[in-house]
Amino acid sequence: MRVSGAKAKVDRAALDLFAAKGVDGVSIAEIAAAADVSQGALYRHYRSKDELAARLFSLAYRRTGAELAALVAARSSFAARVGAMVARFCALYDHDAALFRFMLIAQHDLLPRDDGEGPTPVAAIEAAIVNAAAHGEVGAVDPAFGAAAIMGIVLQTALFHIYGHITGPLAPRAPALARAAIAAVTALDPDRGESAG
Amino acid sequence: MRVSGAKAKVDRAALDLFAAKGVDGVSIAEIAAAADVSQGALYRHYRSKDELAARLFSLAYRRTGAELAALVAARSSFAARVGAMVARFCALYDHDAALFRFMLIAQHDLLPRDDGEGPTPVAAIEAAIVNAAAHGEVGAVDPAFGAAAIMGIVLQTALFHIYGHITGPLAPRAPALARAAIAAVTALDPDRGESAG
Amino acid sequence: MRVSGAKAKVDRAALDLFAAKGVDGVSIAEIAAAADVSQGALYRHYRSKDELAARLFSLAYRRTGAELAALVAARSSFAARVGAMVARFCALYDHDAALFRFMLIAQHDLLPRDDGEGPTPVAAIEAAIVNAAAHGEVGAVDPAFGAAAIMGIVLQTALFHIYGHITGPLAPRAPALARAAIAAVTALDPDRGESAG
Amino acid sequence: MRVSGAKAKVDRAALDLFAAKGVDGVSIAEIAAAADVSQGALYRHYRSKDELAARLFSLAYRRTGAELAALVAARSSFAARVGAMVARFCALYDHDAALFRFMLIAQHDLLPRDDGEGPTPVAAIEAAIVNAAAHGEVGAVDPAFGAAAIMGIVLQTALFHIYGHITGPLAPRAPALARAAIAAVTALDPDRGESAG
DNA sequence: AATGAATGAGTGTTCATTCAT
DNA sequence: GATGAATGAACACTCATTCAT
Repeated sequence: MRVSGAKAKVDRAALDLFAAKGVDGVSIAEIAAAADVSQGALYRHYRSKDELAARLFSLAYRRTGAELAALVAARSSFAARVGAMVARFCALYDHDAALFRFMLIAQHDLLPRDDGEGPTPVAAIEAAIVNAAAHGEVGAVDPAFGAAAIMGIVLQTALFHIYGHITGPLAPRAPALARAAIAAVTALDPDRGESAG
Repeated sequence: MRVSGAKAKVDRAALDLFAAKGVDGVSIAEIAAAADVSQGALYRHYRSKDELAARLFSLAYRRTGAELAALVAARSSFAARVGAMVARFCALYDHDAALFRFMLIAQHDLLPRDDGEGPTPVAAIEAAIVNAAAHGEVGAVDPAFGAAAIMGIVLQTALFHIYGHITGPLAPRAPALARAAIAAVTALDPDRGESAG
Repeated sequence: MRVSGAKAKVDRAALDLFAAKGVDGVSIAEIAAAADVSQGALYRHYRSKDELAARLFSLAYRRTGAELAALVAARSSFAARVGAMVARFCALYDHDAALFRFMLIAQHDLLPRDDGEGPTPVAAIEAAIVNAAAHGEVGAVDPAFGAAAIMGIVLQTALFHIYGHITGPLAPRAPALARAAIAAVTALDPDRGESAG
Repeated sequence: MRVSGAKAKVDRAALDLFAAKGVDGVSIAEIAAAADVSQGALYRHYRSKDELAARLFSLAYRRTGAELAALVAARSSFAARVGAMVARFCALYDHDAALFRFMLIAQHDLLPRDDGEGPTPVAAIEAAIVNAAAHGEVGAVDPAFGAAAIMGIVLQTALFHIYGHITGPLAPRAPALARAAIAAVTALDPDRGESAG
């Protein structure tokens, strides 16, 4: 059980440093020092720095996916599902900005290599859209585009917060963001476009 | 004339490589080889690899901002402005995916250091929102949140395309994305939230 | 115990090479090869090549200063003190010409940056002169000029030896050099100048 | 005649920079910029940076030697000769400290490679000592040790001035330094040592 | 004759990884 | 099992020198 203590310390230190300076901007020596373990000890838990980064990313990414999937399963309307997911994103950001920032900046490198198990956030959101379309809550929206709209609204807002362009906790903004997300998905419906033309 | 040729070759090679592997994942040797110039020649045009990356980013970022600002100035309604900006983003992506990808993945490192001149894309979009609010086209929306929604919808869609989750040119999708963007901004209006409550 | 072995090997190799070719004329690769350690290992003991050179210099310089100060403290007459110091310089040169040569050729770069602790050779010699003047052993000689005369006589002799203009061990020459040093300091006395005019 | 103007500018700039930062610490680009000529132009006058440094050194070294030889030839007593030489050194230092400093710091590298023509400073001083010994003005002093004493007293004083340990012009100090130099050479006489024992 | 862009070998330094203790 | 010294292959960058213009 001491081992997992060391592993937890390494994980936390690595995540914070990766979030602050990017994976390439952090050395193994820094991580070991921040975690207060030896450099060699790090290799008892991960085969390489690459594996450390990839595992941290997949873990966070898939756990977020699982949480979203659970939220979707526990609700029955599209509005409630999107509201809950957006609120979850905002709470996650407020609670652990470093984790959020790590996922955002590391995705370009690590998403293509993600080999974790369980649903991804994208899959969970798309499932909600597919279900909504089947029940007539939204039109025949391409799920990928719908998920992009929902995630984009939330994540770009978080990015603006990271860059200091937006301040204060995001949780109070969740309802407005959820409304925007639902409206965006609804507006993606091609039938809407024709009627608007 | 040979001089500008060398610089142009370096810029193109660097941008493509940065887009593919990230700034930290590319060595000066790789850039020089891809541009078919010596490593030393690179330092005649840029003082360091950092400056090369920063200049490429600022140039692309500010040029995009200037284009968006011009589109906004040439149109009078919020819908037309958002439509034109979204179409511009899609055309830019279709035309030079590497440039787009570079901006997306390098922003985390380079946006905080951006010291270019001229309007940023964010500023151009926010100006359109402020104007729309003043003319009653949308409610009292916080411009930063509105800009985040518009950019998020477009950029996350582009990201999905980069990751292969979405395929085909984005230009035909521009009208639907613009509808979604406008709907999202409209829905951010706090008055909408209360009436819905 | 292996650690100090590596450091000692690096120090010895660096000093010999610096003495032979100057600090700028020696590469880290050369030092590492001569010390039979890897280049990286060098950076475990010194943060940079500059620090290596500066530390070697300050160490040797201040140790020499401490030795001279001890010699001065253990003797009571100016003649005995100068004799002991000159003999010490000659013995140091005979015993480790590389160390001596390193101090002589590196002083231009490294003396201005010396931040070591303890007395400098110059301070020790000047103290002896000040004391001699107070006891009437020499006239009112400016200690800095007196120290320059003593050091100059000894060090220039060593330089001539380095350049091959003088051969054989210096230790047998110490008494004559000491006589010359004492005579020079005595002759610096301004009162001597007037009476001689 | 334009050429020699460029050459003179290069020589002056190189000498000043070499004096301030050492030969290895100055780049060809710096010299060319300081001399306001192109880098390529420099190679019209010197085949390499090494040759530039060596030629500057030999020129200054041999010219100083010729000056000292002329001073010696124009005087008949040892005291007058040493007095004139010491005064010449002091005047040279006061008039062109950079040239003096260049000779002092570059000698370790460049003296061994000196292939100039004409008498060296050392030869001039030694000639004066040999002559003085032949005329009974000093005892049977080894000329090399005598020259080392004379040069050491003057040069170490100049070094102290360079390091800021001594201030003000050296010319007024010349008489005292000359007295010290003569006294030192006189005291080197082995017969003196025996009588003192 | 003069330029200054281009070269490419060499520099000091970093760092993920290994392994003797 | 844990350490941290040692490795050596990169890395970004410099610079004396060359040569097309």
